[in-house]
Amino acid sequence: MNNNSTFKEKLRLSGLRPTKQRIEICKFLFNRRDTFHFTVGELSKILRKKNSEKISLATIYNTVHSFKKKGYLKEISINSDKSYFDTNTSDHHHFLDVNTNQLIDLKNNEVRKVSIKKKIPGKKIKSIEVLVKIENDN
Amino acid sequence: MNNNSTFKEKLRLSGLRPTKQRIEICKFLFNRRDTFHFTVGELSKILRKKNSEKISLATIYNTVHSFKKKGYLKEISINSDKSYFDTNTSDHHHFLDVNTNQLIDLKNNEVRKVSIKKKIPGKKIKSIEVLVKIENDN
DNA sequence: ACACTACTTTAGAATCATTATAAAGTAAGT
DNA sequence: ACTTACTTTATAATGATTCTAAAGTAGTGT
Ligand SMILES: [Mn+2]
Ligand SMILES: [Mn+2]
Ligand SMILES: [Zn+2]
Ligand SMILES: [Zn+2]
Repeated sequence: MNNNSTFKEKLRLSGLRPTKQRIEICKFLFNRRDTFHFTVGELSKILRKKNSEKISLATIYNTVHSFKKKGYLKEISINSDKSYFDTNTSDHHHFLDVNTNQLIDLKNNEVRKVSIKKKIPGKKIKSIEVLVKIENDN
Repeated sequence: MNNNSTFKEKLRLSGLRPTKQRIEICKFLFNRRDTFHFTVGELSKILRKKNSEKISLATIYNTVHSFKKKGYLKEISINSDKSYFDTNTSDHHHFLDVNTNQLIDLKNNEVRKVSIKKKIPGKKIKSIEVLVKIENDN
């Protein structure tokens, strides 16, 4: 279980000053077992309710981008309306429920290994991601 | 090879009036052998150069969305900055060159069948799409 | 404890893709 | 030709994201 002081340490080790805003965001994002998928707007609303002192939207954008750059968050493009972020930074796949717009992680062992038969000269594969759109079964 | 009158017919059959704007857009988008991936902004610029009389950006948005609704175009989300459209409306996969931001089609037989082992109760699979990010090989 | 500096937060403005509005134009049916 | 519903268009509005620049703070050294 992570507490304030371990987050402080981790932030410092990443070259990020442990401000109270960043620590709050860390506590919310990283003290969880399951993956969390979110937009910056959603995160902002949730933190607004949860916390006494508000964190400005600009700071949440800054922080989320810093965390992404440091490799603690991953950006996911499922919809061009807004950007989603993912606390699961490993290479993994997703269900997207088109009725609720909710993302669900698919562990790598829940998808048979994807093998690509085509090669592009001068290019190498960086990542392979599967998006499975699901809908109500009726 | 499609010409103006076949597009007129196809538009009418789809319940869309064959206006000169729609016919121009059809001629540009659908008279081609290979898949074309584009954003509305790009399409607008290209048509501006190609054509004598300009088509307003609003019309291009309207038309692209109509064509999508009728199933003649597919929307692809690879980047939350802007939306991409695809003249290949079949279920298929993509390479995304992260250096150039270019999309390349992967035919279904170029990707070994993706099999999903996990089921979500009450939901059924609508589509399965693979995005393979590639980068310069050096 | 104090001072200094670089980093951070913040409100508000700017940007940019996309969508909405509503007036003028046009296709199709009578 | 007349009518009507559909379409195009300029323009404004929206909304997510980024930028700006001023005020605040963490880390460092004295
Ligand atoms: Mn969309
Ligand atoms: Mn992006
Ligand atoms: Zn995920
Ligand atoms: Zn394609």
